[in-house]
Amino acid sequence: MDSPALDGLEQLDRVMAALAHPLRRQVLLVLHFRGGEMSAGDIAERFSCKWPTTSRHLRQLEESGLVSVKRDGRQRIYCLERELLTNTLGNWLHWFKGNVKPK
Amino acid sequence: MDSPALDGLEQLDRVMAALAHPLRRQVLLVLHFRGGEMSAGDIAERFSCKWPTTSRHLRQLEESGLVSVKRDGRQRIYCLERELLTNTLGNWLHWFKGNVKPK
DNA sequence: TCATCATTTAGCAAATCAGCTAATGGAACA
DNA sequence: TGTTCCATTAGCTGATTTGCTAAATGATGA
Repeated sequence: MDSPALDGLEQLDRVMAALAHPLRRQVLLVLHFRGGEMSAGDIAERFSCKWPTTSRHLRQLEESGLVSVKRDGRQRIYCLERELLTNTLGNWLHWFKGNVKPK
Repeated sequence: MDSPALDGLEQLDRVMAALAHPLRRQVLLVLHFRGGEMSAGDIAERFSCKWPTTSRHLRQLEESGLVSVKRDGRQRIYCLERELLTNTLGNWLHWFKGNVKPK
C-alpha cells in the first residue's frame, strides 16, 4: 500500500529516522548494488544479526517509503525506491547550497 | 576539542544520528539562513522547548562535527560546518547515483 | 567580592529503539 | 491434509533518547 501522499515534512522525518541506523543504510546500499531488488532472505543472510531483527529493520525502511515490497510465491521481494531516497535527501541538502550572507 | 580525524564511517554514523531529530535539522537550517553563526541564546529562543533541552541538542550537533563552538565573553557562538554537512551527506548519497545493473 | 547574565551539567522519568527467542502466517508440494 | 520453507509478528529485556527541573559554571560589571 502506498502512503497516501505523506506530506513532505513527515516524509523527511521518516526518511531521516530510517537512515539513522547503520544496518538500514547498509541494506539500502546492498539493494542498490544488487540491482535494486532482493528477497528478504537474500538480504538477511548478509547481516550478522538474527532474521527477525533484520525483518524489523526492513519494515522500518518500508514505512519510510525507502523500499517497497512485493510478494513472489513464498518470498518477499524488497525494492529500493531510489528516487525517493535521492530526492528527499537531495532536496533537503539543497537548502544548504550556496552561501547565504557570505562574509 | 576537535575529534582527532574521526574516520569516515564513524563520522557518517554521527552525522546521520544527529540529523535524525527534527529540532536538530531545524537548528542547522536556522544557522544557515542567519549567516552560519549564532549564539546559543539566539538559537534557543527560536524553539519552544526549554533551554537545557536545546543546549543538549546543540552539544550533539557539536559532537557530530556539524557545528563548532567558540566563546565570546559569556556567550557561546555556534558555527555551522556547512562543508562537513554537504560533503558527508553528498558523498553518501553519491553511491546511489547512476543505475547499477539496469535490467 | 557579590550579583548577574548566558549557558551548561546533573539527574530523573517517560518513551522509543534494538536485540533476542518463541510462536505464527501463508505459499508450495508430497 | 500435513509438512516444509520463507518470513513476519509477539513479547520480553536492556540501552538509548528526549524532555523536564534544579543546580552549577564561568565571564562581566557594580
